[in-house]
Amino acid sequence: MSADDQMLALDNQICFALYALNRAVTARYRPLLAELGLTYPQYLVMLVLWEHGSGEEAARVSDVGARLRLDSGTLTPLLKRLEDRGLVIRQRQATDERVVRLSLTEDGWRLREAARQVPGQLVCGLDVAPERMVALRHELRSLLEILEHSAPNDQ
Amino acid sequence: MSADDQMLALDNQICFALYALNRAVTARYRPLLAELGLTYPQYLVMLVLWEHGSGEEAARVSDVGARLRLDSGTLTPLLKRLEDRGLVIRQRQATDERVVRLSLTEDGWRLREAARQVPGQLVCGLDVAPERMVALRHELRSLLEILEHSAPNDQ
DNA sequence: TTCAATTAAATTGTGCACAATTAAAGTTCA
DNA sequence: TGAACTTTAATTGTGCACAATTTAATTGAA
Repeated sequence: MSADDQMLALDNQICFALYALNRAVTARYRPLLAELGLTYPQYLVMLVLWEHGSGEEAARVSDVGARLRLDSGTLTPLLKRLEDRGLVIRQRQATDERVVRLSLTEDGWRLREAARQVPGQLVCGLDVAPERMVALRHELRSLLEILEHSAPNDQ
Repeated sequence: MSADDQMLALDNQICFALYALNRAVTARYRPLLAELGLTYPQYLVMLVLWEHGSGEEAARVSDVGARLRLDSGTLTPLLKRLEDRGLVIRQRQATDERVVRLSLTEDGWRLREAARQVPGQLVCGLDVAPERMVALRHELRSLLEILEHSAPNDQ
């Protein structure tokens, strides 16, 4: 087998390892989040909104987008679904009608209490040392940093 | 900030690091694969088919699914698109009409030559030591193994 | 001031993922 | 045999991702 053949072997693709693990982790979350009535991307949006203050400086759609690296094409319909579920309120900002501010309803805040269980439930029953998870998380974030701050292609 | 609050912080979610990096890596591949006329999942399917023998023991849809952890709901339309592009041939197996065998056309094999460039192009221009990538790949695969061989939930 | 640029979100269209169901072919065993 | 079960893909329906375009509001210069 040539060097190029080896490069094309599925098992040698870091991209595949990342792709497969990401989907496996998402699948682990799915039943836990289903109890909250959330999908995985909806959960990530809620994490952002729970962190972000409400009121005057409530998160804009673009704030959530910057945090999660998602655009309005993904977020607009997702946020409408969260609004339909009564978790989120979307309202145009009076002083700049282009901006949509996102605030949480009572139910939106209440859901956070139930969500507190999720990270613990996910890790437990999984025979992996916490330090190992932390180390991986740091490595993933470090590589994300590099990818986002280097030229989009080979030169 | 409580311990639970910290657990819910986006930056502490390994799931988010994985999700964001996976999409960033996919985005890196996109322009390279666009030159081949492939999407990222299509590229992964082609990697499997290039590895798998043609002829009598050509890959079945379920073989590709087992390798990539994808079901027929995802693969059937994707494979039809590859067939429309003239890269793949789907045919029912005569001895067992339930099975669909996947073989590559001339163009499907020819595309492999162009694809040889991809892994190299991706890594170059990215200031990350190869050993670091290999280490991460091993860690990701190890965790995938653990996830796939442990109970689906907290018990 | 007014008109060209910019900005923010929404819309449109394509292609995954995945749950759930269906359809058809093959197997097993009373 | 033939009825129950299993296996394999395909289908249906929902919800992301993301490119490309559109709409509307705001800003910035000549």
